[in-house]
Amino acid sequence: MTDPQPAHEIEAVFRQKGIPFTRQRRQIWDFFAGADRAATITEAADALRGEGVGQATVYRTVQLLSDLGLLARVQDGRGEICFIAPPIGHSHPLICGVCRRVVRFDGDGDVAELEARLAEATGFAIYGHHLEIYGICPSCRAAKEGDHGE
Amino acid sequence: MTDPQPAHEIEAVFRQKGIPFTRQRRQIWDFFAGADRAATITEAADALRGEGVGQATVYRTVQLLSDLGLLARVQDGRGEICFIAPPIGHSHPLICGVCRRVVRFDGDGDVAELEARLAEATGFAIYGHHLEIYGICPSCRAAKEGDHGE
DNA sequence: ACTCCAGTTGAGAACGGTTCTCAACAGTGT
DNA sequence: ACACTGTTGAGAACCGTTCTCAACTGGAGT
Repeated sequence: MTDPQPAHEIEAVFRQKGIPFTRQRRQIWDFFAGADRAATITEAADALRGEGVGQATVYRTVQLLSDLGLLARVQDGRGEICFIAPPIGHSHPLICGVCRRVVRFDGDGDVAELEARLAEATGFAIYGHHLEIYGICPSCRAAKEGDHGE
Repeated sequence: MTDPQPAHEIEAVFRQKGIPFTRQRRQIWDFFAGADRAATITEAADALRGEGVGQATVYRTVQLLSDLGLLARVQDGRGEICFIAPPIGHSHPLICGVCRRVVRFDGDGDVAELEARLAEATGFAIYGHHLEIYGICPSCRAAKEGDHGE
């Protein structure tokens, strides 16, 4: 539905802010953008270790990308912290609890109404929300049935 | 709106499953149930250290309470992992980003419709969701204005 | 009451993910 | 070529979490 931003668009975001878009940052971005599943920082560091990217750099860059709003933090089925790209345009993730594949959707219309009701009822000044939906994707469902028909 | 379960109701849940409800478990439950804000495990361990509860026990008990569905894990405004009680009856938290005060609400009606649409559109078998809303509570808003009128 | 026993607890060690330190390096402008 | 600013990588340090194991607790049976 929403495809990852190609690296050159991300580069534009960096340039616009005067932040260097280095080789390592590109590699880290490509790792997350190229995966269609949520990935942990550890997985990124492991994958990029052989390609001359240190783990400190992976941590720093993931932090940086998150701050820029180019990477979103989510939890997988077991509560592990993962990251996905791109969250641009404020969509929400539907995450497969088995393979961590992510489908993004726009659910803001539904939440906005709820938020308005809550703001009125509680007096809170609402500034954000976090919505994730968990399911099992079609291919994992198929695999599961073929496996042991649970 | 929803008040914390008194300890004797929690004890009933434990007894029903044949799990001992020890002094330490009661103290840890009381800590979270007595707070109207989300609290971290570290905070609980610090608070209970002087009362003869070891930190390993705090970790184990929070895990246990979470498994029993008596404690819910949320994130505060800075992404820190906190816990709140009680999530019973599947409500969602509205969290103050400043003081971490939590107001619970039932937003399942809104999410259920969205989930149905998603299930149809994607073929996922949806089994759960995670919804948190962030705001600033009335008293923190007041304090902020009195402070420096930002 | 006494004993037995399974489960729980606490202190401290161990572990592992994250952050910090600092010297080497890369990129940009002069 | 040079200086300057910010980035990088290796490894140490840090700190939250889990593990280990001996002591303890509470309940069941005698």
